[in-house]
Amino acid sequence: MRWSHTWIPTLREDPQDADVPSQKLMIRAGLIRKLAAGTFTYLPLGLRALRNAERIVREEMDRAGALEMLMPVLQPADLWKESGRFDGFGDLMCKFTDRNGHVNVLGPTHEEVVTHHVRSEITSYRQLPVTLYQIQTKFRDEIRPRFGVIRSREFLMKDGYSFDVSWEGLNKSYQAMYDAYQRIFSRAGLKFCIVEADSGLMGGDVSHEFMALAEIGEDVLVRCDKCGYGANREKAESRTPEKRWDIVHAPTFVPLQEVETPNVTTVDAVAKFLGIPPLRLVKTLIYKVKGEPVAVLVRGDHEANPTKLAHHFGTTEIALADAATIEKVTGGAMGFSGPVGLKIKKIADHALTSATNCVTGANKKDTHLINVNLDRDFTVDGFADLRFAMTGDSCPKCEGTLSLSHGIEVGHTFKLGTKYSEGMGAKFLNEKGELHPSIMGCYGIGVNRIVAAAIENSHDKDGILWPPALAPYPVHLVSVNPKDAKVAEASQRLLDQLAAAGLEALWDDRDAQAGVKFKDADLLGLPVRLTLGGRGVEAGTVDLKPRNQPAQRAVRMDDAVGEVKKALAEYAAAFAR
RNA sequence: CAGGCCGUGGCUCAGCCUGGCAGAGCGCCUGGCUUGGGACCAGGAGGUCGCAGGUUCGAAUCCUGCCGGCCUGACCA
Repeated sequence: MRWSHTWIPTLREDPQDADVPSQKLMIRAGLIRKLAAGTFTYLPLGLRALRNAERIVREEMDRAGALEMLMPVLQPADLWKESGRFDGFGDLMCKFTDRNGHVNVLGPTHEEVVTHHVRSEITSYRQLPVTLYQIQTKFRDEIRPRFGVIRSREFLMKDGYSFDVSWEGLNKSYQAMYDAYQRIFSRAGLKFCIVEADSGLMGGDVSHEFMALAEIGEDVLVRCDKCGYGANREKAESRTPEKRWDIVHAPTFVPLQEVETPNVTTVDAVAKFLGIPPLRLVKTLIYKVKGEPVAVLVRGDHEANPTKLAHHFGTTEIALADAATIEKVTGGAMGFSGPVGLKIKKIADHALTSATNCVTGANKKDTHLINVNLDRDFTVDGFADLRFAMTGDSCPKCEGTLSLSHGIEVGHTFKLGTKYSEGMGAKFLNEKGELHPSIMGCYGIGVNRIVAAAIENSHDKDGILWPPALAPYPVHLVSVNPKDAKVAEASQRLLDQLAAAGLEALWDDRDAQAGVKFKDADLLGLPVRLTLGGRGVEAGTVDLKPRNQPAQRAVRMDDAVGEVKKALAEYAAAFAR
């Protein structure tokens, strides 16, 4: 493709409204343009990359035995009311009323639609199992679109749904998708990891998130450096390293004592005021669980994890108590709560098992207690894992150490079970003539996010370094002076040879300064750059520079195709996991 | 949704405080000269200063409202 025949509007400067590297580079390299908040146009070059990502997804889904179909974006709201998710999704859903007064939604996902079709058509165990998928535009009226195409209101998603006659069948279908996902993200050249995700109180027991590792990722994940354990922040278990207490604690119990702490309420402030590390404090959080006040105790430097609380209490009706409730329950002001003398149910995080001589609120305004000890000064109704894991914690599965990293969620798999099939009547007759709901799984991939994450994973100060499978073109030919007939002729000959070998090249045939073209070539980041100028034509050579190498080298024109293939193979090897 | 910031040529931005002919760099067009890492010379096109109202002899500039965008937060103790 000639540069002069396509449309690649590169920008010299960073766009004003972009903040993350992938977004800046996608705009500067002429891949996308923003239309409005959270909506983007893919220009020719960007579309090629997006189509490459899409192709990888499609090939691997097909290989895994999934069947591609295409469902409507436009869906009747009634279906969503039937599943009970119309209100659940709420304002996240784009909706409108049509001329007949019917409420329609623009699909944010397709469980309802696919379940509707399956319940009408698939009524026998003989028709199962089946895994259906589509690659299609989804709409979500995000609270806050950001990071370019990473969180947008309109995006391309691969969504798949499996239907099985049994849980064993679901496990098999799920594993097939799980394996396909690994192949997809490997082929796309992403640095990714798979983490356990919380499946909530509803539905199945297993959920995995496929995370592209990136500093700017919105999701926090916890990983073990030794055994490969990974989980998202809501789900991650951990063990508190015992020795940290031994270091900071006095060896013997010291008498309980009241101290004045005027207007000092937060953990950090109390720690600073008393000149002790935050982990010496015990945070006492008053929650309302199904309307009942409960005290949750966690170490000062730890954070209570609402998801774990929900699991512990077996309800989602959990919220921090308001100031009035806290005063009523503790007898003291907000910010000065403590377990000593507290009458309500108290549960503590495991990390407090060995807590000695710690600091708590006194349930009295402007007062804290020091040298508080479990059993001697207060008791709890139980211990549980109630907090978020943090860097330095011990792995729950082995002796390794956990660390936090950020990730972009590029894929999510979920064992749904019978939530939708039961609720929407997607049932089949088994061989005994009994009616059963299908066992469902669902599987999503953010196709745009694959592209953005790849750039996030692979760029330098000059521009993109495309993973080979996503690169809009494998080869970038820069003709230094294309007005020179000899150069133009040699360039065309080279392009023909490359094409004959199945290598499509972007040919920068612009009448521009060489420097301009080199800068643009670095920005676009195609895997292999060839440079041809007057002196090369004279010598019968062309200069070859892989995007990930600092220097170029001259190769004979006759050997160019072979050298390009070799360079592409080496380049690809650098992206192999 | 709440808080903060920002809307001036295609892009990045200055001008606004202290009202008085709408600017710069890049990009674009024409010609010249150049062509191996964002050259140079000459000429040129391009802007209802987000929208509406108000104050004023006079508003990009001050005031009010609206629209759009960006950032932060939204159980963080």
